[in-house]
Amino acid sequence: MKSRIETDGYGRKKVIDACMEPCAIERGMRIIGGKWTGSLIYHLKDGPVRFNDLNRLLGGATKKMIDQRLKELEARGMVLRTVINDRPIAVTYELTELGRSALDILEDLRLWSEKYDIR
Amino acid sequence: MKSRIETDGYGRKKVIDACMEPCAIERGMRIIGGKWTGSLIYHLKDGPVRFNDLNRLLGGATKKMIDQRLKELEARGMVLRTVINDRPIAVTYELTELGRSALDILEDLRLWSEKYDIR
DNA sequence: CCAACAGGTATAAATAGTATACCTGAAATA
DNA sequence: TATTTCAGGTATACTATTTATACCTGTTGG
Repeated sequence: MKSRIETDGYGRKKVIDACMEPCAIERGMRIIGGKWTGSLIYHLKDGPVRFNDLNRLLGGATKKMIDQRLKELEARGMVLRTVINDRPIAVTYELTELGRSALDILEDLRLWSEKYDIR
Repeated sequence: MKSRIETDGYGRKKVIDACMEPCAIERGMRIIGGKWTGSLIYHLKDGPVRFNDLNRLLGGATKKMIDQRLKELEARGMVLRTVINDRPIAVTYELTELGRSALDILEDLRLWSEKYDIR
């Protein structure tokens, strides 16, 4: 059942079958469109990064936000968390294949933002 | 001044020049990544749509949200609002060129969501 | 007349994000 | 030795955004 629109003689359009649950765009946005999520993924593109480094790279997001987003992404299998050292504790985060699969979209978004000088 | 990361002998990475303001990804996300914004733009891809039809197409977003998002997009020059009739009032919203320029990203996002079955 | 639709607005409640401070343990600095 | 700094977070309180619900003015259809 696809939602569609019909047009009357006045150029007015009417919906025929509205999608009653979030469509693919909305579902996708809720993953990579959360505040700071896209940036987070993008900053992991070149390999593992440590927690506090992500915090600095995103300058503006709080640790709590970084932490929360990383946990969400980990739970979705987009990011892998690895403890590389106890004493002193050291943790890295890196993209999984699924995480990498979102990079093209983010790269296009970056180019779009720059091209149209989005502020 | 580009932010970059240096690696030490343990595979740990350190940030060299953190970007202190939202980077392009983040700026872009704040436009098309707002809740319902992407869907809204996407549903305008085939031409003008009326307010209440958008409301139905997005089933789940409230009129207030639709209204607010449309005003944001209008203010950014991504959407054009046209009163096509007084008595009875009729209004349509359509994408401007700038609005259209975001469609490719949204289409890729839709394909990504579907391919990886994002819920 | 009455209900339904158009395009919204008002109010309150729930959810999301921010600012700030703090914790444990190790190591570098004074 | 004492203090500060860093690691990787957590706790608390506050602000902003989003949601749910109801309502408004005016027009049309039954």
